[in-house]
Amino acid sequence: MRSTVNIFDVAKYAGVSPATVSRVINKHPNVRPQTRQKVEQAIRDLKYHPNVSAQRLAGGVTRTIAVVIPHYEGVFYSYYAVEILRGVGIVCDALGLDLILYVATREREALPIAAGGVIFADIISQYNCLKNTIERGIPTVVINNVVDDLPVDCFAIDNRGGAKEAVEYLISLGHTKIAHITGDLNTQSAVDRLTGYKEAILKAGIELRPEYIQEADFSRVSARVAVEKLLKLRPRPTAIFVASDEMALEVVSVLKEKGLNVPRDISVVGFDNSPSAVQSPVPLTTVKQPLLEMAREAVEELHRIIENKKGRHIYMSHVAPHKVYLHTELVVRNSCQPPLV
Amino acid sequence: MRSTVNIFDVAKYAGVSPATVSRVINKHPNVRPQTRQKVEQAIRDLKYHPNVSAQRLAGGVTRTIAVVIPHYEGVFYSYYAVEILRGVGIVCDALGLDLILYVATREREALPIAAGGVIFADIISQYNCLKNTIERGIPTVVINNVVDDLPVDCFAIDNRGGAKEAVEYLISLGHTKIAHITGDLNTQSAVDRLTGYKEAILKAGIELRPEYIQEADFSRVSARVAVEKLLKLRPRPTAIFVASDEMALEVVSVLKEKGLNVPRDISVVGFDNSPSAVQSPVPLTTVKQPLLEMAREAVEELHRIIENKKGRHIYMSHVAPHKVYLHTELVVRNSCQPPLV
DNA sequence: CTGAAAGCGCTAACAA
DNA sequence: TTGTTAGCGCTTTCAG
Repeated sequence: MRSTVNIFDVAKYAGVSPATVSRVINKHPNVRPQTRQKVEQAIRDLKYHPNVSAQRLAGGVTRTIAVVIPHYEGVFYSYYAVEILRGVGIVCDALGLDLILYVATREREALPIAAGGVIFADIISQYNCLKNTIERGIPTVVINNVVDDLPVDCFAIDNRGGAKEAVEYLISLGHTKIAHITGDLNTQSAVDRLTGYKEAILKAGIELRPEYIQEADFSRVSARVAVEKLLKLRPRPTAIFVASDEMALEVVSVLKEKGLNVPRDISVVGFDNSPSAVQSPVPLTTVKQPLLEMAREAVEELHRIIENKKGRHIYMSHVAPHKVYLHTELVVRNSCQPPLV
Repeated sequence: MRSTVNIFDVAKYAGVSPATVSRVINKHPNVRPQTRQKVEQAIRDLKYHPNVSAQRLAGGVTRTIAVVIPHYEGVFYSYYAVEILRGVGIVCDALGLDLILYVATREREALPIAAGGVIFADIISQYNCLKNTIERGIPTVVINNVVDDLPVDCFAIDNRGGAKEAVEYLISLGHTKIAHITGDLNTQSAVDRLTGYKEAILKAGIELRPEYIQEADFSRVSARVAVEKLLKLRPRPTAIFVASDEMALEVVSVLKEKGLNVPRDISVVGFDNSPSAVQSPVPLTTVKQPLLEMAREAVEELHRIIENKKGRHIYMSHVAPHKVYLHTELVVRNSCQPPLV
């Protein structure tokens, strides 16, 4: 029945107590080097592996954090999600943490968490799950969304500021007929980018034309439809701020199909600074998000929370949760120029 | 110290024993509906969540499987890896299993496994880890690689057969000057595709010219270098079988840059049937891999092993492990035609 | 520096 | 149908 070798076996083999074996495993300082060696040898000889569940149950350390990502169609295709994953992966590696990626396939109320802490990336319809996790006292951090009504640390991109900067750049070039193709407005980021666009326009004293704002949903087809509508308008926009590079690339192709030149006839700015933005025939001016940075900060914070909790055995709920917005950066390439007179 | 509500709290609250609560949680049939309701109410009232570690430790079911993928640069960009993940995700969903994605950041000897079983996807430098997992008696399945010297079920694509079929198609069109751009030959799949190419050539009685075989590594740049070499050869190949769609697409662009038309001047066949193969200016004839199917079979098999183990409490090592090769399918599109005379 | 013993939360016989 | 009880494997005071 008991098939695997456990800590008692190792203890017996090494002629010590289980407690000592445990100390060796957990790298406690108070073990005589000689004893340590004996134990390590025993572990090797017996091919012993600590039982993670038991370790956890007994209140030991868990060098594991989980990342929850929603399983929307195409998560893994998005430059975005993948970049975050990479960032998390890199930091975990540096911190010696094991990483569990938890793909939230269906909406669920609770997570069968077996990790020391969890990062919620891109919460879409995972609100309850998040709330639940926080209530259970599991160290939690949110990435890419700011949840105001929950006591949790959040790390997000300053989408509003990034959008504003992009549009202001267009304005500085002399554009006034600036259109915007939005992302999926169910998304916080799309809404924020739209807000940034409006702010920049208004701040410059330019008239805000509703027909210059075309709603899309981050997909290429939606961008195509949007730009076609835009082209029919008079006066025709001389610049378009597009809510994602993916869509911006589609915009560029459509424009090309219609015999329009980017940037001569119409300037285009994207958002994401995705790799394809560089490879495109017209290298795209776009907004770069500090995704890796965001992931890094999130993991580090989570790690801190976990360590803290371990030390005090209370969750420091009295500390006001951070709501961090990370700044974007405008990457100027070749898709913009002053409008023709 | 004991902050979370446990099974005893629930039992007391509902006026039953912990065992009964456990039965309710695990959906055992022998519980009076009335009792069940009381317990469920208690669980809800107290916001109780079973402790996964304790469940596992006590020998209960684990409705969780892990997928181990190597963290090579760009895993998440590969259509391939993502597709497998999707397949696994879908089946897990159907089976009601929770899915843990384990990204093997660094090579490690053992996995801190907290799952009922594990799927190794695309073992690259994870051999020891795999071996170790098997030795520990953890239900294991390998996907996309066939490991002959380990007693483990393997599900892989018939790369050799797929490549052979692709080249035979080219031959049937009348080509004899057929080149091949290989993938990363550290990879089993690339080697197998090369083998398939050679077999088809030889079987047709065509001379095998070493210079027609250019080694690349699945990256676009390597493909570019490879075609350029190929184009300098005399007689110039009239068809190229490329080991991946990604590379094939690059080949098409290079050819176009050189003023050559695909398929008129040179026919091109890819491998993967990735989405970009369709979207490309010249829709690519390619080899479709049953990735979802592969994932499905693997998960189902793993599930079977887990259930079996649970029932008998012995690992059925006497059953010869399956080594399954799944058949590919040639998808004919517009990148090939008979050679010009 | 090391050992003995008391749990961590849950499940699974075995009784009742 | 339900309760009692003995672990699962490990960590961690507390003694020594």
